[in-house]
Amino acid sequence: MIKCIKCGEVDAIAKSGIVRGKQRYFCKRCDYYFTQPTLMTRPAHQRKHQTTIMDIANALQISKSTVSRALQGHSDINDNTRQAVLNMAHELDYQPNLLALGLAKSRSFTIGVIVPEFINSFFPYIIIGAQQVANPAGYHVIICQSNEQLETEIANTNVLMASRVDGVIASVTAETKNLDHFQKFQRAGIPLVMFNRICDGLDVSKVLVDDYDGAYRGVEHLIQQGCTRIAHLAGPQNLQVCKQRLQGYLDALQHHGLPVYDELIVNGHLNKDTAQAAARHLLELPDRPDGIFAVNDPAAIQTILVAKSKGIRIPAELAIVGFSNEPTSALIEPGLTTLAQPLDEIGKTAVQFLLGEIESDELDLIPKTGILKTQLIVRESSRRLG
Amino acid sequence: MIKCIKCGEVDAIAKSGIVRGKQRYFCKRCDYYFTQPTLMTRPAHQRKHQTTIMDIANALQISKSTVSRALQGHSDINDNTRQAVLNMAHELDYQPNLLALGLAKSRSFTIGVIVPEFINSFFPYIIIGAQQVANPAGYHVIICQSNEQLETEIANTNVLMASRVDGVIASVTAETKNLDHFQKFQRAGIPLVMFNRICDGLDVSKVLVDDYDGAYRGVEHLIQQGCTRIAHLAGPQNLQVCKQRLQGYLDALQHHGLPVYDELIVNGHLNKDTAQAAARHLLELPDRPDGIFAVNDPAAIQTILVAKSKGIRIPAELAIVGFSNEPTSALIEPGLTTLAQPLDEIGKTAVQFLLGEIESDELDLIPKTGILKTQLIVRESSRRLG
DNA sequence: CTGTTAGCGCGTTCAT
DNA sequence: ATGAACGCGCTAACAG
Repeated sequence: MIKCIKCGEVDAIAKSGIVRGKQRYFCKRCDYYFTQPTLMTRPAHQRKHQTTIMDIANALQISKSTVSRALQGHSDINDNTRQAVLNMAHELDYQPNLLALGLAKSRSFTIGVIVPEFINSFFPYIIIGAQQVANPAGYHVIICQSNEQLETEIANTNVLMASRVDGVIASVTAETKNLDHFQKFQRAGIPLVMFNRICDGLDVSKVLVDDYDGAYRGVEHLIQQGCTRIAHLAGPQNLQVCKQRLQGYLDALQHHGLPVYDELIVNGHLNKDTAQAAARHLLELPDRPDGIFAVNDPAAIQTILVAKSKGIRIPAELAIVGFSNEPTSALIEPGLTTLAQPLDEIGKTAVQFLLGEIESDELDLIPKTGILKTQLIVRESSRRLG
Repeated sequence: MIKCIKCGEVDAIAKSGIVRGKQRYFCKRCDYYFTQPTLMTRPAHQRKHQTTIMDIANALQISKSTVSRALQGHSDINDNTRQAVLNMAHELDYQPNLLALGLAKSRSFTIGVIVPEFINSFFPYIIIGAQQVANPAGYHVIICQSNEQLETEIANTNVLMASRVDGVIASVTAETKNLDHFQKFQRAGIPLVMFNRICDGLDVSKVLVDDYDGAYRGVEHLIQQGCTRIAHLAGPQNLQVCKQRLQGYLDALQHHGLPVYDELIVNGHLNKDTAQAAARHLLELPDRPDGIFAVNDPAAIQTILVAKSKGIRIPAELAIVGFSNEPTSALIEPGLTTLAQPLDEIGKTAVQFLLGEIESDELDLIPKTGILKTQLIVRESSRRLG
């Protein structure tokens, strides 16, 4: 039975030749030519069909709405019907199409994660924590790495926007100063939570470790071990993290009555070569430091290697404290004293904040800030007493 | 102007009361009650609207088809129109909705990656290689970690099915024997490429490193250093990888005329504690081995730690070779001799195979197998000569 | 309790 | 060169 696609007429329809291999019709009532709806051309790779609720409905001779309701465990549905649907779904190996679901509900049940890298185990642990909260709540996680490049980070934000993620947690690259690409999320009403590496000037929830406190305690530990000329291998000062650690270092010295020597504070970037160069510079000073607080473990490890190559005894002549507790730090000799961060907690907390915002009914949310404490792990690189 | 949603009539329409807060109409021609189409109830979190092609069309007073074509760089479109669309798209910060795109085209331009874990840098490097090929080809990568648990792995496959990924590359868990969950991909016509850790009995493309060859060369190296009682810390034998390495070990001994002692072959699992126990067991044997080939670096590193704690000199009394070249292996003392795998190449090759299958027109594809060579990196843990 | 329908955003014929 | 209509798979509102 042919129906006019314009007016719905069914009787006054005449065939009218064939166009591009398809039968063409003419509706006498509304004076309109039309052809029957065609299936979209499928690309060749679409070799097989994945089961849809329509397949289940056809198999059971019921409507797809009923199937949909049965699958969702809707209450007002006949028990037999529900069972039949569930069985058939299992039999046909039905998997809901998340693309369609997302489109229909205007949400993807996906949250985006942007990290600078995941070669070091640092961010992976955070991601695992994030997944541990997200998955039970019914959200998937899509991971992007910016590779420490602003350009890639911007591309990542675009991908996440295009994927219509319901929210984003992010840790920015060292070179990120401009925040336009993150403000896009805010303009689109997509909740954003920053963690670990944050940026000023973005009014969002944040999850941080107490870098100031950790640095303070690390330096205090060096002082307690008898160090008096304590140097600092600092990181890029556009990163809050690095700023805070520098401040903790400064305050610890001051509160304990030790002088601050500018020449003992070296700014570096966070890669291996510059860290090595900075360490070398410090250890070749005429009046060499007797303690070093490094902004992170890789820098501290490079320092250990340089010191060893120069025959400087650790910790007797030089005590070293790092930050982050990388796995390597426990294995290197001497073991590296460092501040452990609660990595999975960071991820968990960030996602908890995020889900709270995603599922909140409020239109204006007050950004939260979570601050997690570090733990000092004392190893041989600094243990002079006891 | 109200139009009957059934027959399209516009004149013979009468108002007919209000239902659930909405105006109801009556079409006299087709005797039909109806209400105006309503917007779907939006969840509260949908605070703002993300730009669609319809928004651009409205702003420019043209049809969305034209916008769609302009955006795709279709040829038969007026240059002015195209420019106007492009400008407006930029102005409104348009991002295509990948959910809608995927639904319409029945493909998501996403490929799934399943790995057992990504704490060690091993899989991350592979993933980066995979992204380096996938992204330029217009595909995104969604990463799942099975956490070495079969149950999680099955959940991952379901998520990827539901996300309608266009293809999957996977490395199975140590406990995966049953392959039903991977066969689902094949049944659905979703290309699958296995890498590194594969399973027998699945007729798919594979990317492997030549574990046999690597093990052979590692053990041969130990023999050349003068070892005669060489032990092997083996991994779970349901993993091809571990089987191959064991075989390489056995063949190297045989070809060089060395005896194989069963007591020197210890099966362990791939975690820290069991590796340590196995190492301890070997080094406490009455007739201790003078060389150890470990199935991977973490196991080798545990062996080094145990040996050092026992005062056994490395490499003089005990030479050690690992497998994988983990970052830690270069930093530990003594540096660990190991076999480096071309990690990013694995990821790249796997995705190249996969994209080939995704974009192929063939209905039946012949699975390919890529075998990549390892590289022996000699460090202090085994260097007795020169 | 179940069927019918609109609409989510997009690409795509087909018609003009 | 442009517009109108449809379908991808699903949910939810609505009509029985």
